[in-house]
Amino acid sequence: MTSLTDVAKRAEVSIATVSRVINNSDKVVPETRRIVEKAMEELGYHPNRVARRLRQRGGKRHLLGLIIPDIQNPFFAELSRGVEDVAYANQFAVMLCNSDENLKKEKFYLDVLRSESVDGIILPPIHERDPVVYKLIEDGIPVVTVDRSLSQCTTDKVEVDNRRGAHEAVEHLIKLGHRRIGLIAGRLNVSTSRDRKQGFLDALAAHKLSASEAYVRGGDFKQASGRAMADQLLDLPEPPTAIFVLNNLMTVGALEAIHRRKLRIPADIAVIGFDDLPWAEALDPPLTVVRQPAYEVGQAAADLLLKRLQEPKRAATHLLLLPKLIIRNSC
Amino acid sequence: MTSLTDVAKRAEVSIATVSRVINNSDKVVPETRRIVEKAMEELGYHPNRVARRLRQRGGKRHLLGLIIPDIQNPFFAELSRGVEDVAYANQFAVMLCNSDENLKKEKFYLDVLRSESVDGIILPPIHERDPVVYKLIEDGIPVVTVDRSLSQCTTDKVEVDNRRGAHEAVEHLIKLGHRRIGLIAGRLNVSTSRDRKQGFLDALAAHKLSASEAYVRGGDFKQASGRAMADQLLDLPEPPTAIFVLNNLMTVGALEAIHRRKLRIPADIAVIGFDDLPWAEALDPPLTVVRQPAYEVGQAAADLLLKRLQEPKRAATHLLLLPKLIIRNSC
DNA sequence: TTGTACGCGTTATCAC
DNA sequence: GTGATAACGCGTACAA
Repeated sequence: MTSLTDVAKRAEVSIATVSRVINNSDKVVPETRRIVEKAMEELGYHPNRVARRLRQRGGKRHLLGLIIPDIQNPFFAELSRGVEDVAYANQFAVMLCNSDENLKKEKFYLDVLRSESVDGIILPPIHERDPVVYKLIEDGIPVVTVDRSLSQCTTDKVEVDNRRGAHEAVEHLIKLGHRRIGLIAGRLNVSTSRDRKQGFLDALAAHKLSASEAYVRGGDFKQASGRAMADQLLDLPEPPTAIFVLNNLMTVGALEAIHRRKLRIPADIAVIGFDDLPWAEALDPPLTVVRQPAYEVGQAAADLLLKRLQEPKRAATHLLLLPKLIIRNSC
Repeated sequence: MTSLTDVAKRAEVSIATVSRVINNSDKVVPETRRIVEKAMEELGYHPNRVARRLRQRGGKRHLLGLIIPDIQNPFFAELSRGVEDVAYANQFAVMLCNSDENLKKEKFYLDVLRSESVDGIILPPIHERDPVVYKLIEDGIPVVTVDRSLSQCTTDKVEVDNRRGAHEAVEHLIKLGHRRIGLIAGRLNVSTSRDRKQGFLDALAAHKLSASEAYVRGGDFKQASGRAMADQLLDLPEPPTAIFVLNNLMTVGALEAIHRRKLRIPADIAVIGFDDLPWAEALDPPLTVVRQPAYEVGQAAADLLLKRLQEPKRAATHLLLLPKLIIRNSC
């Protein structure tokens, strides 16, 4: 690996000058710059990012951290592409970690990211009082939370209006004539799940419908629980005529349960899922969903983080992106 | 951030001793070790990975690079989880990059990984003579190729028996009585695409069937092309009775085309896709696929890479994992 | 067994 | 404008 020293020798200048050229310092005369650039070119020189980060102060290290529950969840895959594309456009690299909603893993990766001297970290907190995340903020590391809320949030954040998205979906079902609507929710200690459930309740209330406890089931945002909860709902003496599922993975599970019973969608049972899926159009029938702008969430988060690096003192920005009801044929 | 020096002061030893404790050197008396560990504990000390990598020689830097075309492709998402889980179990971090099959992007990220001093890199070459990858190998950076082949491969590699997988799938279709079988292939300059196509041809030949050119279409492994190619096939005066699609994304596209025409699967048209999908079971009808063990590919690649770091001189290992035909109801 | 001192490849602070 | 030189935090010969 060639280093600053090699370039300096070849260009017959000091390493300080080479460093200035790399960092676009204006205090270098064009002629010198040309010579140095030529030398770098000839040697195929690339600055060593590791040495650079060791010396450089925060905000200029060109490395972001991103911790998500699971990259196999299409929502987070899309979100992470949003982050990465913005990072790439700004010559930043991103270190991606999967926490599996596991606090121990989150802690491990957070320690890795700190000790890698990342400029900042983007993450959905595992829950709203995640102590590790608070520690991070306390220590002055730029954090942008996405998707989920912290109970006391002083950082930049990007979220989606979950309550409204759910409200619209349920309203749509009601307008279609459904009166018995089943809900498959997620863990209630994460804000998104609560907000979506609240949107569901709001919509029912707005139409003077009561929410029977029997129709509200709690899953864990994973596929298996979607299937199990759907089975429970369909086994009811008076089963719902429509089911609203609060995330993508559980929706897949619910569809499994429905197909297994040879029920027809939407004739026997209508379905709306939270989160769009790349293959929603390829389902039979195409699935009606509340689409979250996951890619845009990632983009916005990365933008916000980069802005903060430029301007550490700026006030925290709270972004609330709008979800969109995409009506296809499953209800 | 606390450093070696802080710990050394608190424990009243030299930084060398602290360093030895961290690196489990045996040349430190138990009593001293205890004292140092106590000091580290009290200060909440974590070694600085950046400084460490700057000093440490290859193989002990606890960082792997992984470059894939697109994390939104479920195959690569699963593969990357395989890599990451092995890495995590060995206290390694992974730097994940999306190349979008773009040589320029691949080059950019490869430069990043080099200059981040990763211990080694796992990647599917964009094509079989990828010059950037050859350069990497030449420079002595441990590389493990996955999924796709290099034309001259001297490195560790993990692949799937694509030819065999395709053969089995087509054989299954033939046994079901299909005689006009359409194929939606991918870019023929990647080995997987060629191998799968060859498996298709093998199966036909084995049953003395001829492969009509009209039934063989070339896509680009993306969703839109799957749909377009399916449309072409279905528009034929004598359309195929079955379609075999050579990757997951194109399969989704093909399903779109089929549903749009209100064709019934498998009555009107049978479908088999290469690559399993997490939601294959939730489709109606559940999709028959050739499942690649993507997670295992990732695991094996990471294992191989870690082994090589331990033992740089070992002979290159070539792993060929078996795909599995999973028969559901789409044919 | 432990400590001292150097170097890894940079950036930044001084002089000149 | 440019050049020495001191950090950054760590690993490791070499000395003690």
